[in-house]
Amino acid sequence: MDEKLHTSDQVYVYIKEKIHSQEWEVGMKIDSENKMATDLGISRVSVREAIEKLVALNVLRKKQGEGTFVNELSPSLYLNGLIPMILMDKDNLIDVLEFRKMVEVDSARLCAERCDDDDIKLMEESYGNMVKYQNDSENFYKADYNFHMAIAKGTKNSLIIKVNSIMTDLLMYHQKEIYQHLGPRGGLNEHAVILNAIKDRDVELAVLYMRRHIERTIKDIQNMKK
Amino acid sequence: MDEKLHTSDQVYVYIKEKIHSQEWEVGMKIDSENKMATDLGISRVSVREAIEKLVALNVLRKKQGEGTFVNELSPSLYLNGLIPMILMDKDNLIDVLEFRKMVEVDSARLCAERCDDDDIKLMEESYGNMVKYQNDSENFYKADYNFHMAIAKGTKNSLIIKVNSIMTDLLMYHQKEIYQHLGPRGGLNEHAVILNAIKDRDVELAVLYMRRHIERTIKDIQNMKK
DNA sequence: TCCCACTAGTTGTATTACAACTGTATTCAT
DNA sequence: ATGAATACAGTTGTAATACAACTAGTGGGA
Repeated sequence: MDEKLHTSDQVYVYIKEKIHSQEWEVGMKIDSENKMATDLGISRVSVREAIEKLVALNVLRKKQGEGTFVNELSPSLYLNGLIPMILMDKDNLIDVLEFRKMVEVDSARLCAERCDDDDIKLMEESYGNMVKYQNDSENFYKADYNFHMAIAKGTKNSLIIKVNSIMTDLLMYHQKEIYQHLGPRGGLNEHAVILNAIKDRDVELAVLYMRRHIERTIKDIQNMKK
Repeated sequence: MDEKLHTSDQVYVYIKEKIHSQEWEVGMKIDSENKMATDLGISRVSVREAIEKLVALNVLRKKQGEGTFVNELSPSLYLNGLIPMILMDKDNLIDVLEFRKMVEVDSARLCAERCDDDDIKLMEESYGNMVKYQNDSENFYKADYNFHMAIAKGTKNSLIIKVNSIMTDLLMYHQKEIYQHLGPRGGLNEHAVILNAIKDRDVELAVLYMRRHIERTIKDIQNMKK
């Protein structure tokens, strides 16, 4: 139970507290490395290491000669640079897909309950693009992505939105592969019925169609993997 | 356009390449900071900064006096990156609770379908501790935590397990005092029926009881906030 | 008014030194 | 010979100092 906290870890917590308490708000320049070092009575090295970690996590942003700033946190930025390192074996992929199913199905439910006209407009737009780009897998994929993100947005739950986007990024590599092999196919109609159910505020149908859609996707991927 | 790469960033790429090319495999000890510094003809500071970043991203793991090692990269570890982002965002507690409900309810479903005898043993153990420590809120909370973690474990999905623990950490960070104020109370019976449903492999009942349990918890927390 | 050099402040890198810790080899007492 | 204490070499952690690289702003001169 004796958690040994190194100096740099203490600074890490220190900065995190400052940001969390909104003393240092988004976009604001934080104390200089020298100031923190003297304030906390430690060396600049330790301060730098803590900052370096937070930069890696996209919480902070540094500019040489200028200072260090608090980032706004967008999940997509968050993952950049790491994706090439992911080596997902099949087991892990299934875990991700299963988890995605949970999130997406519940997203459909909440979205049907709460989404506003703007959200529906986004979904319709994305669906329109899917129709338009049936033979352009690159743009089709983008439209598909936007469709699901619009649903996530309709849940009005910030966590769901973030998790959704992370899941998508995680699956991106495989997804591209998939579209190249499978093409748009039956996906179009599945999206249409989901969209209609949400527009009708029919929660049960939205859930049902989304479940089928994801389950079909999962099946396709699993078949492809063989 | 011309990305200006600092020395530490070059080391960052250097290490990443070594790992990606499997020259440094999972679990292996990588070169010491001094060796890399002399090899690359740069200062140890720059090497450390790169390593620090990769540690923050859970790619590397350091042990003082021993060395630096390559971590396994599973999607669940990957989600660790979510924590600082969520903590620093001005998320509202409701979003977290709602998301937790989604995850926990589906966990109950999957657990009832898949858990083995060891998982059930863990749940029974935790439940036994909850009974035992009804008047010791500290230990009661631990037992409660273990009960829910055992269910997550029973899903056999690494992502669910990780997300579950993250949710718990998040709630603790925000509302450490909640559980002390609420005390054991009615939670005992709710856990009992969930446990029995899972043991009976009654998926529908497990889902139903878990949903009620979480919804009651959320209500309690919301009432407390007033 | 515009331009340019200067300056103070900040991050980036290097160097050196030592502290804290770990695993292994060595030594010493039994 | 054996086991325990010790010493040692290697590694990460922290500190102090110095200077390089860069930025925004200042102020003076044309």
